Amino acid sequence: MSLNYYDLILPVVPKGTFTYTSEHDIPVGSRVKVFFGSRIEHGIVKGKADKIHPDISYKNINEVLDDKPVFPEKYLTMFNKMSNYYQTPLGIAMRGVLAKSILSSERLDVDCDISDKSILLSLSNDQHSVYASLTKIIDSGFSANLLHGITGSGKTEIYIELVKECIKKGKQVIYIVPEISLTPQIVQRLSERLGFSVPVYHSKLSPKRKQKVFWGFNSGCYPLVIGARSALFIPSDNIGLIIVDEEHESSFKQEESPSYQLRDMAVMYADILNVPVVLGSATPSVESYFNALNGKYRYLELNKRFNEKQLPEIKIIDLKTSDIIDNLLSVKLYDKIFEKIKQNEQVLLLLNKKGYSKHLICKKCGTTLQCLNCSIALTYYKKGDYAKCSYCGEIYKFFKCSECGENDFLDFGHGTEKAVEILRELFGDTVIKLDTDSVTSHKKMQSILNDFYSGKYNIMVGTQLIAKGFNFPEVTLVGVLNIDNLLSLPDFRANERAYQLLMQVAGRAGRFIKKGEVFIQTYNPEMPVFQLLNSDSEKFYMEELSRRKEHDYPPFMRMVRIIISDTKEDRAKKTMETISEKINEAKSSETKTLGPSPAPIFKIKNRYRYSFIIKTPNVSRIQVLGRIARENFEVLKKGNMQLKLDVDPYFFM
DNA sequence: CCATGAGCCTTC
DNA sequence: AAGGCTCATGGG
Ligand SMILES: [Zn+2]
Ligand SMILES: [Zn+2]
Repeated sequence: MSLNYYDLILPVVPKGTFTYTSEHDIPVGSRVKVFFGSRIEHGIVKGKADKIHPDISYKNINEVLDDKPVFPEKYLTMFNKMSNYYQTPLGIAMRGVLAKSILSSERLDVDCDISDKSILLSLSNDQHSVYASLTKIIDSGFSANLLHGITGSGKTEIYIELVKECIKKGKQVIYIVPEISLTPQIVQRLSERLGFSVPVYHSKLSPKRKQKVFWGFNSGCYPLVIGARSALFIPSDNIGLIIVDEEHESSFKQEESPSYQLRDMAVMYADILNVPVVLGSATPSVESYFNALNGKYRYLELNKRFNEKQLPEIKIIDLKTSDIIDNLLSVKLYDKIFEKIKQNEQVLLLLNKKGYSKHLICKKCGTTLQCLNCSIALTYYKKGDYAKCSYCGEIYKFFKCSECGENDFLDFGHGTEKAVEILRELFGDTVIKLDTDSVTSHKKMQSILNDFYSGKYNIMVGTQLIAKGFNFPEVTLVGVLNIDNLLSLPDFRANERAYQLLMQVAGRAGRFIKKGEVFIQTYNPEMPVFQLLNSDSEKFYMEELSRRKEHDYPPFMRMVRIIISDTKEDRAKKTMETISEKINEAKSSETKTLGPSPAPIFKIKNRYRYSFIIKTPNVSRIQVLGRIARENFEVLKKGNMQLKLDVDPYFFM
């Protein structure tokens, strides 16, 4: 028997593929076990090796795990495209997307307990015109569809109809939501409506649970899986529809390599599979809105027929000219809250900062307490009496001023913990807090929401978690305590994020019978975003798009951010300078660059960071310039210096 | 003479 | 990334 050479994708760092030999014929997409260096790794057969070097001694494939391949060819095509577009070697792409516990796991015969008859597939009687126009997309090849509709406009109902239609045609559905662990309601709702227990997939599941869902979906047994980003990467050769809910969520962008944008990957994958993808949001991303405008996506706006209630008018409170209580509440907002409590109605207050205070400032010399590993001010937590760095996670139990050694500090910049303290002094025990610090588990979250829902508390204060679409009929007032920190970020999406957050939180007020009111406190009432909150959303998108165009930002230009980081400051600087010179030499006139410059957060985890940004209208230039960066880095790198190539970046600090 | 540990090199 | 290798350092 002759020897076959196979290229394998292994979940290891150095490069894309490694070549191994086997006497057997192994189909592409099979999982194999091999010796790699001195350890054992599991990988995927990518294909027959195209070149064999005589001076490399190839190892034999140890074991083939599958009798039929787990990863379809189209899946591998998607994988290659991802690796190529995001400038990430296949190995890193693989380790970022497929759990090791899956790669090495025995294929399970999952009994998913679903009989065809028990699935509730009868379509809704509703004559909603969107149903008719949308269900046609199932089984008609690739299409990207943007569903723009506020909460309560029936978005989820449309997803359910599409899922049913797709299952009816014998195909499977992948349904992606951000932060599935925080929104178990949607799973319950889908399960009730479809008549089977819908499996959930995300990276925090136990390996056992993960394997069950993975193999259950892969075998075609589960007709639907709902999950976080990683659910998109469960392979199956029978996928008929991909849904991405809350498509505007910036958490769909993965920060670690491969730093892919899930929504964009979903569209790319659907295109490869030749199936429809549906993106839904009450406040679509500017990118998706633009794609809808230029015809790349089909645009479907859900008119507010489903609930006649209009959004309440959003009013701005200028903090510069207001009397302010405890540096937190304008007298005007205080009066409003007081009035609502007297009528036993409920209030939601948004403050986008966790902990007690944003900064600790030395009373003696005025120095801000900083993390020793990062150039970042420490957040103080009163409960537990410690300071914490939000970038490296380091906790400081005992701290003193780095300049004068004193340990007497003034807290500055309120977080939710302090806000609760102040509000309790003003309004009594009727205040409850909701942020990721108070939510340590599903159960805790559910109990906080239930307590508030049942009326045990009148005021809930929290971070953006409170904007996540929970419905509280008694909420008639929404207050935004401070949005200015979000708007002052050096980030071209700051405006968009603020708009989305404000619209989402405003949507929590007076959703039902009672009339709602929304107040936003700010020191910068003249900022354009505030003028657009009460207009038609179209106006916001058009203005934002023209601003983006004027400043050469996405979606008009592609962006790549290069970060060089190193424990030695001068080495990082020099390397970044050389690489940026090489790129500037090679770039065409339509390509624009920014930097190099020290990153806004100069030091993270003891690594000094230099940043360089490329903007180009031409997608193919990304690959070319990216390769220049990587090749030069390979030559220049010393010690533990790192290069990060972030294609379509969302993080600019 | 060997134990320890910091760089750096290789992984088909 | 991570194990392995090399070479410098240091105590007995
Ligand atoms: Zn001091
Ligand atoms: Zn830190």
